[in-house]
Amino acid sequence: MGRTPCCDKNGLKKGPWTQEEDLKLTNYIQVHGPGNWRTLPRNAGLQRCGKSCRLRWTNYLRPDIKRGRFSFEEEETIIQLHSVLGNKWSVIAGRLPGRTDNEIKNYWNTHIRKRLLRNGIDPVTHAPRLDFLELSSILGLTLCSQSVVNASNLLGAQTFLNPQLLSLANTILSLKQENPESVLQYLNQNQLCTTSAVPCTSTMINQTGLMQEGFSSDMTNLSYPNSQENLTSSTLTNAFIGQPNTTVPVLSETPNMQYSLDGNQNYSFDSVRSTPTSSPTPLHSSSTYMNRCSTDDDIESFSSLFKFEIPEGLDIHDFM
DNA sequence: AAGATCTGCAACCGCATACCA
DNA sequence: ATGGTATGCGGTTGCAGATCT
Repeated sequence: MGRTPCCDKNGLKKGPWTQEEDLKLTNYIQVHGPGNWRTLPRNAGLQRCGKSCRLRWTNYLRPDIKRGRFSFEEEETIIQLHSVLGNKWSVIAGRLPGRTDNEIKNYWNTHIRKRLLRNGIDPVTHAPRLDFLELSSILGLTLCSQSVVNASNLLGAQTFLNPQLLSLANTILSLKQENPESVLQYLNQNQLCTTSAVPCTSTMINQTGLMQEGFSSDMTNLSYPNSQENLTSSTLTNAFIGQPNTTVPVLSETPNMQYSLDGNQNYSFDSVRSTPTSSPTPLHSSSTYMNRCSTDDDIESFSSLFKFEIPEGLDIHDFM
């Protein structure tokens, strides 16, 4: 009953393929076609498992494989499809002629995923992340409220806060409780307070009633009722983003911030797209987002992240 | 210049499902 | 119907080259 095992792993070669092996496999498949991977290695004179041969052929030797950098259009397509399909690399590959699932998977993990993270997009949900705003909120409350914020509130957020940033928040909180002036010293020493945007003063930190009166509900603009100065969220986020070796933390998702699909089948991140433009920090300034983009590619991709079109003829329902 | 660290990618591994005897 | 194999897929690893210190 059943079939014989696909291959006996004993004595079979593993690791990188040699030119000679590639040649043997290619020649054999050109003559006999790619079927029956179990018997293929023996027939082709290869000391390899059939699985290994299939992988080598489909991911590397196949003549229709496109090599080289992914084009902008390909990248867009991958992002679109991934937002709908998730990690269905083979299905995504089916929409990108000449690209293999392995190649797309690698490209996603090494390029696109990092880029999305860097730009504040959750690569799993494709929803904008409010990490910085949430942290700003926590710190804002910590620094500016007269009521003592219980450290457990911060610790409770530990499951989704970047440990580095949480540690920073805790440090500032404890300093504040000991001596508000030491907070200023700490912020200035660590360049966490951008004096050009808003000077940190003890008056500001100790200002009364800010929590009740001062903060706008969306936390994008933390205004001081008795001051001309506005402590913006970008001021705080700048402080963190500007720190070398500060990684982008993963916080909670925002369910109300998702793609919207307009009549022209344009996906857009409404919430996030509006944030940079309405923010005091311009999109193309060197702060906030753009200072994380090290290459032209990053910049180009960043701008495209917030609006892209689904190619004509691409029916999402095909994949469902 | 050399060692450490980072990055990109080919290849492997294990699982799920289709297929077959 | 059952159980074993073949194939396909996604996650992960390991290595080589690039970059940093």
